[in-house]
Amino acid sequence: MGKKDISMQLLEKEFNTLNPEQRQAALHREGPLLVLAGAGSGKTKVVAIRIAHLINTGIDPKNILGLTFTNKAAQEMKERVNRFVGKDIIVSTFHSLGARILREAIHYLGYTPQFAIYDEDDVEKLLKTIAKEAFPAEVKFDVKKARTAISANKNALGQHEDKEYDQFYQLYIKKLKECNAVDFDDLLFLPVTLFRDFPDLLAYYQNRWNYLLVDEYQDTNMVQYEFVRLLVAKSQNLFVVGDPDQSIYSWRGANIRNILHFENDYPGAQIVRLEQNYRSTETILQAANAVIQNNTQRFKKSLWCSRGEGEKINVYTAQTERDEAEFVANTITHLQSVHDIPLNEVVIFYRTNFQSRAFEDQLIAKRIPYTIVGGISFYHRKEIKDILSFLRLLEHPNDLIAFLRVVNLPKRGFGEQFLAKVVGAARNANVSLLDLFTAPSPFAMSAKQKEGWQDFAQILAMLKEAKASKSLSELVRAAIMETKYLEVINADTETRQEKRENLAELIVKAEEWEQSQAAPSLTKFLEEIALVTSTDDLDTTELRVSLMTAHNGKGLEFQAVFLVGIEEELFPHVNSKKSEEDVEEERRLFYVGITRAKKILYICHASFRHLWGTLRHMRPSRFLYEIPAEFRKKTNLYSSYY
DNA sequence: ACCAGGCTTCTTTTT
DNA sequence: GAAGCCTGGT
Repeated sequence: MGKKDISMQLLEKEFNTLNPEQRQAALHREGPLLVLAGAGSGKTKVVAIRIAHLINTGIDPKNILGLTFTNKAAQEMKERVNRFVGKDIIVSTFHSLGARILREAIHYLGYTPQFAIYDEDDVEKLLKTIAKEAFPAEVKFDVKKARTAISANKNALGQHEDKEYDQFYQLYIKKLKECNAVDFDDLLFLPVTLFRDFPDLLAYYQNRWNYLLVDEYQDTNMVQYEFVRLLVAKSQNLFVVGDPDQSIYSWRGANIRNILHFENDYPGAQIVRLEQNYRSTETILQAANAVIQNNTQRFKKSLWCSRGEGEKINVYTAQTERDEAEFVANTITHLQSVHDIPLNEVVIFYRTNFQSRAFEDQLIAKRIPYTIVGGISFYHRKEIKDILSFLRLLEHPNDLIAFLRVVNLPKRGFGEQFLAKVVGAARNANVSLLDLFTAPSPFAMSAKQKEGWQDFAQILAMLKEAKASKSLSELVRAAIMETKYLEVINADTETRQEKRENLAELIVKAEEWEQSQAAPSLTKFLEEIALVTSTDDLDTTELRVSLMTAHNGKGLEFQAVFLVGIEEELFPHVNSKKSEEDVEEERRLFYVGITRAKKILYICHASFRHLWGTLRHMRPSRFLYEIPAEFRKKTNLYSSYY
């Protein structure tokens, strides 16, 4: 029996397990369809079977495009489809698809295809540079507010103009372009611009991908909505999956309207509701239903299941965050030994990243292996970004931010004023920042600066040569070993060991990546790094407890879930308490947390908590009391088990 | 230009 | 309670 027959059999077997609604969605072929998929209702399976079915009935896999928000979700969808039909479809995150389109077409807008992708760090630095240049020192300029305004404007396709920042916005766009760089928002904003301004280009992409599928549709913002609308305008073959109750990204511009008005936006659209939950116990599900019913702005929906009642939800009242963490660590050990729950089936969800610390301390003390998802990722570490900046500079000789990052490492006597002159000189001579160093300095310098100039010029020449003649991983190695960067690291006795290890790890990652690619290139490498998403490195097969924010938990499931810090001001967060709408979003987030649990759910809150360095009294969250008392019970590990 | 030491701000959530 | 920002002395 061939491989193909085996996957066909597998597909048929899986198809037979579907309930009627799931079947209806899985058999859908042409035209717009909205699947309202409640938590744990088997949507991934339905999506995969539907695509497999399309392929088996003659659609070329090349014409099918899946869009997700994280690389992990993309990978998972791709693998599932492959298992059924042995063929690969294109599944991509919105942002990497945007990057891909821009690599092919950004020259229409006057950039070169090697454009850099600036992360939040880079953007903030650029904004500060601009603010310094454009505004006199006495004008206090709030860079953060400007950043928010700019992002909101791009995400709303220019509809969200903020007069106060308009001039600044224009400057920012101009500067970015000078650097041949785009920000995250541009990865979608610019493709939409291209689609609108160049109908031929749009037509090309419409033909290339004429079966579109969008996951987590409730989290799409205006740009993403428009991007999708334009792509399917001709074929109308749009299959979207989402759950309004799990919409948790409105602060990033997500617009729940997109899912609520799907029928109006796509006339003749079919709607399928998946309300049977295959994940959680009845207790957990009823608790979740009860909580979410407190939201006024929602589609009525009620999940049901047949998994049995299960255990009650455990509520623990801790003294402090330390006590809370100790309780969780002890309970995890208990779950492992008494209930046979492996560590990779346990997760700790918190509202804000800083809360992870107390848990780390306790898990280390109890020798329980763990992984933190999100937080400061590997590629955002200072030493990693420094090295990557050397590489970026090779790729983008006018990348101002990368240049400013490395030009004075180690110290070469280049201060702020001096560097302003350097940047000006490059502009006047109409050469790139990088090329400026191929000639002697055009102005007077101190002895140290003279030496520094030559030194940096030599390093750049060496790296250029390495880029031309060596493999990517060798180039990374050269950027670390032959740029005097180690001097910078060695200066700090406290952290140098850790930093060296991280740099060694970077070389390994480059080697691995290089080997996984058919045609590795520096551009691609840098792009992939820029678009890493926080859940990407989550390896659920390793026996480790996961720690993450509730936001990062979406799409995942665990046998045992700890929802911690369930206190007023923290969850719901203070900043959201001003408006009822925002509280409703917090509630949805809480709902997402609850519905991740298959069997066991713990809810913890502390009576006192250290916040901003002071001890504060905390009251239990309203969300806790929204779970009917019959479903919860107080727990105290110390009295019951010791 | 650079450092040390004091001051403030910060903690939502992320592609 | 840390990281980043400013300031003043070298």
